[in-house]
Amino acid sequence: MKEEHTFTIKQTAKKTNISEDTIRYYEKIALLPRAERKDNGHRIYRQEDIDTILLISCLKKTGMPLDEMRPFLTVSTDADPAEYPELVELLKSHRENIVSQIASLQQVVDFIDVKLEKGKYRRDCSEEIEDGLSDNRKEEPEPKPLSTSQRSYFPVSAGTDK
Amino acid sequence: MKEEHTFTIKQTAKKTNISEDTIRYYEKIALLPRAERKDNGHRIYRQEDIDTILLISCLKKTGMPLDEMRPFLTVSTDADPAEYPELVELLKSHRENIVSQIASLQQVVDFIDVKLEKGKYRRDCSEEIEDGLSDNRKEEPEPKPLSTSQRSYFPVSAGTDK
DNA sequence: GCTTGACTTGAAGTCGACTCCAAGTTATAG
DNA sequence: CTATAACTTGGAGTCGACTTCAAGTCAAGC
Repeated sequence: MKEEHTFTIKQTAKKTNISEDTIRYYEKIALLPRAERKDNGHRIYRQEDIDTILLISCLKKTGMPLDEMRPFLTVSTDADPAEYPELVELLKSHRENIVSQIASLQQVVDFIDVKLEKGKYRRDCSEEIEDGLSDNRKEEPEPKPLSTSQRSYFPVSAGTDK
Repeated sequence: MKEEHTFTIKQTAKKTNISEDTIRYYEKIALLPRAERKDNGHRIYRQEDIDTILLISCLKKTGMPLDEMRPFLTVSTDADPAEYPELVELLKSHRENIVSQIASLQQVVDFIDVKLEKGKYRRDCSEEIEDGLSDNRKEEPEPKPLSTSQRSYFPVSAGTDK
C-alpha cells in the first residue's frame, strides 16, 4: 500500500496560496469536507485535498460565488458527470459565462492597447458607442514598441502546465 | 453649436445596465464626477458620462477595485496617456493582469471541457493530479440559469511566498 | 516548571460594493 | 386639490468573503 504523504494546514496554505484562516473558513462553510485530525486535533491534508482547494481557487477566478461551487467540487471528485444531467447543464452554462468573461477581458486589453498606442480615443469595451462629438482619428498601423505586449488571445488549450 | 442629447438617471441606468442606486453611489464615492443638475436638482447625463460608466463596468469585470479605477478614468477622458508615465505603467501592469486572468479562465474552460467530454479525470487547472476515488452521491442542484456573475481576482501571482 | 510555537475553537470584526429606506421636492394628471 | 411618479438626500442595512481575536491545547526546548 502506498503511504500517503500528508500535510499540515500551514504547508497546505503555502502550497495552495490560500491562507490557513481561509482554509479553515472553507471547512466551516462546508465547502471543504471536515479535514481529518491527528490525535492532537490538528488537521491533516493530502494531495487530494490540496487539489480541491486549488480547484476552488480556480473557480473563484471565474467569479463564481463559493456557494455555487459545491456541485463543481462534487463533480471533480466524482467519476462521470454525465450521470447527472443537471450538473452537465451547470457546467455548460458556467462554461458559457467564462467564455464571455474572456471576451470582456479581451476587450479591456484592446482598450488598453489602443490607449497605449495612441492614447487618443476612448473606445469602450462593451459596445460600439457612438460618441456624439469627437472627430475620430483613426489609428495608425504603427507597431507599438511595447515590450510586454504579446497578445496571445486564448492561449493554449489544455494548458495545465505543471 | 450642437444640441447635446442628455439623459435622466433612469435612462442612463438602462443604457449602462447599472442601477440608479449604483450610479449615485459611484458619484458619492467620487468615482464619477458630480453630475450636472437640472433646476429641479435632477441629475443629467450625456453620452460622455455613459461612456465613463461603461468603462467602469468594464474594468469591474477585470476584477479591479473601484478605488483603483480613478487613474483609468482620468486617462479615458484625457488626451494622451503618454504624458503620464506612471499611468502608462499602470495600464501595462493591468494589461498583464488581465492577460493572465484570461489564461486562468481558459484553464477553467479546459477543465470543464475535459469534464464534459469524458468526465473521468480530475484534471485541475493548475496541476496534474491523481484521482482519488470516492463515491459521493450528490444531490441535484436546480438547473438555475447562473446569471451575471462576474468579478474575478488577480491572477495567481507567482510564488514569492513570504 | 515555564515558555514558545503550531495549532485548535467559536465568535466578532472588517471591507468592498452595493442596496434599501425614509423624508422631502417638483412636475404632471385628473 | 390630491395623488402619482420621478427624482433628490443622508444614512443605515446587507451580503459575501474573509480576517482577527481571545482563549485554550499540546509537544518540545531550556
